[in-house]
Amino acid sequence: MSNPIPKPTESELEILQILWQKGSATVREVHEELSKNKDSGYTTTLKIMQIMTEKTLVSRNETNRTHIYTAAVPEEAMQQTLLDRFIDTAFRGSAMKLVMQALGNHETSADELAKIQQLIDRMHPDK
Amino acid sequence: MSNPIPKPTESELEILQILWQKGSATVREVHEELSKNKDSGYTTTLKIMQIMTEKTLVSRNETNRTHIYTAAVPEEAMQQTLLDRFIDTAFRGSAMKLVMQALGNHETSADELAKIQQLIDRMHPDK
DNA sequence: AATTAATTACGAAAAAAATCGTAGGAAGAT
DNA sequence: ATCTTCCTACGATTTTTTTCGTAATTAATT
Repeated sequence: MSNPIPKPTESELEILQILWQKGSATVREVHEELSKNKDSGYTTTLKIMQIMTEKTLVSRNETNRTHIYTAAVPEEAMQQTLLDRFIDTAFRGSAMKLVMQALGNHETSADELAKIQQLIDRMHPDK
Repeated sequence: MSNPIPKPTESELEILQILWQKGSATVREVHEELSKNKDSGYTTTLKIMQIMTEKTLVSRNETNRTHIYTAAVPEEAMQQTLLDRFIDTAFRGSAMKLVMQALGNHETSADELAKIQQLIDRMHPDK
């Protein structure tokens, strides 16, 4: 079986976001990005990324002195895991409630609605 | 303005779930319920609920010795808050991605799909 | 009335997560 | 060659969250 995805903390998730977005990045790059929203020191970011390496949330290329990090888990897989847990803890297991609330309270373009429409059509048992 | 909803920790959220479900409950009742899934002591539950009182996540009736607790925040309001944050941290702000993934990976009954359909119809700009 | 059980308050310990400082080198600049 | 800058490693501190033990008090039981 595939090993279970290790649960990231809040900070770790923030870093994963950046890695997914950039594909791969150095600690410096990640830290620069993080600094836009919070302000903690460079070594803090470094430390967390080292821990993430141990947890195998990321992998890194160490051939050069400046390591290059990459997320070890695909974004979609992680999202699915987090989503499942979230539905469970925040919506008592009702994915439907969550969807309704998400749809109801966010700007949704006609285009996006069409995509959902498609998805529904594809899922619809009969009719 | 309305005061911001205080952010609950994981444990606090578990307790809120129970309170929302039961309407109101004593520490004992909450603890009994929690014990089904985890096993920590009674005073642990008590302590957390006391902290929640300070944070105004719950309120309690103290007229009797055995206090009766109630969630101070409506479930829907909290869900909205949590959902917003979750979309932000896990889905980089894309509610649509979340909805697609939630719809795609959970059993969805024709009935539920119809409800979403309705919602979409109601939202659809024109057409 | 005396004992037992249940409840709250509260401090403190334990565990988990985030933050930082410093040391040791490597790379780059002067 | 020396100095400065940048990087990693790593331990230690701080902060947050969870957990528990004990004391005081009220209610229930015998």
